[in-house]
Amino acid sequence: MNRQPSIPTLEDVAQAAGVSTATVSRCLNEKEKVSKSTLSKVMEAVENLGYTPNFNARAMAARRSNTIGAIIPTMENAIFARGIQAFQVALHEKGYNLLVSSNVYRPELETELIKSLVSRGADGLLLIGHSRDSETYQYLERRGIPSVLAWSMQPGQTHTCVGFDNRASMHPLADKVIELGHRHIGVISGIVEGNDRAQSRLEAIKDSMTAHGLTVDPDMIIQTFYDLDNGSIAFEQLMQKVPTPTAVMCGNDVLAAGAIAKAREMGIKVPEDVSITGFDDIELAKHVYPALTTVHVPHREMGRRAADLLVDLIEDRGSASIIQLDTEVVMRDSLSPPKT
Amino acid sequence: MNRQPSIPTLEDVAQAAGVSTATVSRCLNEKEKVSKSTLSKVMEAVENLGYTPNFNARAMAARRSNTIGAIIPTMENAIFARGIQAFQVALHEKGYNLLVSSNVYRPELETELIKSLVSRGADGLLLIGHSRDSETYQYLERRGIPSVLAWSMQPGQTHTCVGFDNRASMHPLADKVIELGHRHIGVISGIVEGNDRAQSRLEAIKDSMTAHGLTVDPDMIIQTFYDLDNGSIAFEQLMQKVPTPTAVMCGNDVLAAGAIAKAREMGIKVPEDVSITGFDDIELAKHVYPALTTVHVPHREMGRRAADLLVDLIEDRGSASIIQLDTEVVMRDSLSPPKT
DNA sequence: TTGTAGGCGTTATCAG
DNA sequence: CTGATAACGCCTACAA
Repeated sequence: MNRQPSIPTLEDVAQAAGVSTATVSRCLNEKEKVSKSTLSKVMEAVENLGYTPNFNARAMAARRSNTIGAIIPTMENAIFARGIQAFQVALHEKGYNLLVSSNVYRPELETELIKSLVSRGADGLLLIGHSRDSETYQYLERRGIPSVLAWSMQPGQTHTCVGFDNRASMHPLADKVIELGHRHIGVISGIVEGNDRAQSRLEAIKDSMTAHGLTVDPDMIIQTFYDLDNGSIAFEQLMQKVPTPTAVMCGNDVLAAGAIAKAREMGIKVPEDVSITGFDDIELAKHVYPALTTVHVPHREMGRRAADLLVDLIEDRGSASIIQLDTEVVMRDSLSPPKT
Repeated sequence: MNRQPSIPTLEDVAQAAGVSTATVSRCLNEKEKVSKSTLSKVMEAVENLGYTPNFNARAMAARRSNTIGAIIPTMENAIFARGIQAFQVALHEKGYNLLVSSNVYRPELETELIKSLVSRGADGLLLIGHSRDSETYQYLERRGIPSVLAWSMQPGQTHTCVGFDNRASMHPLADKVIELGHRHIGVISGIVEGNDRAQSRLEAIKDSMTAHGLTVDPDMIIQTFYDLDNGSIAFEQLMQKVPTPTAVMCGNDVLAAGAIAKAREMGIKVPEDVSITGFDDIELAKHVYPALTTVHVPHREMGRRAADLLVDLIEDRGSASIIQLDTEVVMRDSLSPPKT
C-alpha cells in the first residue's frame, strides 16, 4: 500500500516490452526504423502502462522542443485572437506546439517573457511589431533562436516579418474622413510608446491632416490603453473640446466600440452628429451599432504566413523574408459626411 | 570565426566565478546558504555571461517546474479573461508561472492537452467545470498532479474546486423574467454536451419555467457555440417561431450581444419588443445597447481563490476544499415586462 | 560554507 | 534492426 504514484518512463516501457530504451525511443519517433513486430510489441506496452513521454527530458536530449513561443500584448480582447489562432493551427500541422504569453501591453516585460520562453526551449518566437531594443535581438541571435515579427512592417527594416504597413493602412481611411468634409477630427490612439503599430496609425492620421491643410491640435489626440472603457472615457473627453470634433478616429476597433457606446449614452448620434472609425475589423466591428467603418487586416493569413516563415527558419530552409500584406478600408455605417 | 552560438550553462558560470556548479545553483535558488562574497562573485559572472537557467534541465533535476497549467475552452472571447488574469497574477506572487491552453470548446481535446501540460512538468492544473470522464481524473491522480476545478460547482461533487452553482445562479434571473410576465421564452444556450456550465444554466431556465407552470417547448431552445455571430443567427431563428418569444435568455453575454445586434438589424426593439438576458457580466455587457441584464460572476475572486487552493495542494498544505462563490443578478436595460 | 558525484528521462552515436 | 552508452543542464544529498 501507499504505493507512490509512479510515472512510467521509457525504461519501464522497455522492460515491459523486453527491448532497450533506444528501441522504444525509435518506436516513438522514427517508426520506420523499426521492425513491425517490435513496434506493435512496444506500442502495446506503451498503452498498458499509460506512458507519456517526458517533454523536458526529450527537449533536453534532442536539443529541440518542437515548441514555438509567441508573445502578444494582450489576450484580454479579440485583437490578436484570429491571427494567433491561425498561427497555431498552421504550426500544429507542421508538428509544432505553441506557447503564448502576454505582456499586458507593458513592453518592459517582453524581454523577461522572451527569456522565459527561450529557457523553456522554444525553437522559435513570434513577436508583435518592431519596437524593442537591439539587445533583445542580439540575445536571440546569440542563441540562434529564429524569430518573426508580425502585425507590423516598416519600410527599411530587415528582420524577417509578415505584416502590413500600419501607416499606409490608416492613411486611406484618414483621407476618406477628410475628403468627406470633416475638419475637426478627434483621435483616440493606443499608447504610442513602445508600440510601433499605434504610433504608425497615429502618424498616418496626422500626416493626412497636414497634407490636406488641416492643423493637428495635440489637444484633440488622446492616448490610452486598448479597452472598451478607455474608449468610452476618451470619447467623452473629446466631445467636450471646442470646437467639437465631427469625427473621431480610433486606433482600433475596441476603442471605437467603447466610443460608440458612450456616444449613445450621451445622446450623440453616430454618424449624424459624429463619425467614428476603428481599425482591425475584429468580429465585434460589424456587431456594434452603427456597424463600424474600419480597416480590415488579414489576420488569418498573417498567422498562417508567420508559421510558414518561422518553421522554415527553424528547419533551415529559406532565409530572412519580408512579407507585406494588404489591408483594406471597409466602409460600414459609422462614417458619413459631417452635418453641415 | 563561425563560433557557434554558445549558450552559457551553469558550468560556464561556475568556471567564470571560480566555484563549483553546486555553489552557483545555490546562489540562484537558495541564496541564504551562501556567503555574501561568493554570491556577489557568482552573480557578476551570471550577468557577464548573460546566463539564463535552462528550464527543462531544472524541472527535470528538481522534479518540479513551478509551473501550473490551465485549460480553458476558448481564448477567443473575454469570458475567461478576467478570471484567468487574476489567477495568473496570484500565481506569480507565489512564485509560479502559468501555461494556458485552450481546447476551442472541443472537450475531446482536453485529455490531450492535459497530457501535454503534464508531460511538460506542470505541478498542478486548473480545469474548467466538471464534465470529463473519470479516466482523466485517474490519470492525474496516478501521477500525483493536483488540480482544481473552476467556473462551476455541483452539489455533491468532491473534487477541490472554486466556483459558483450555475444552476442556482441562473434561477433567479429566469424567475425574474417569468415574474415580469413573460410567457413565451426563447433560449439561446451554449452546447450542452461536455459542458456542465451550459447544461446547468439551461436546466435552471427549464426548471423555472415548469415551476411557474409554463411548458417548455424544445423548439424554442437553440444550442450553439459561444460567439457573436451564432448569437445573431440563433436569435433570428427564434424570432421566426410562433408564437414569437417576448424574451430570449442567453447562455452567456457574448451570445446575448449577438442577439441584441441582430435585433436592431431586424428592427426589433429591445426590450420593448423582446427582452434579452445574458450571463457572466463581462465588460461588453454594459457597453452594448441596451445595457445587458445579466448574472454577475466574481471572476477575479474565483481566479485568486483557485490559485490559493492549487498552490496549497501542490505544497502539501490543506486538502480538498470546495469553495462556493455567490453570483448576483444585475438588472440593466435589456429586460422589461412584455408588451401587453 | 563549499565541493563531489549521482541521477532526472530522452535522444543520438556507434557498434553489433 | 537493435542495444549499449554517452551526453543534455541542473539539483541535491552527502562529504569535506
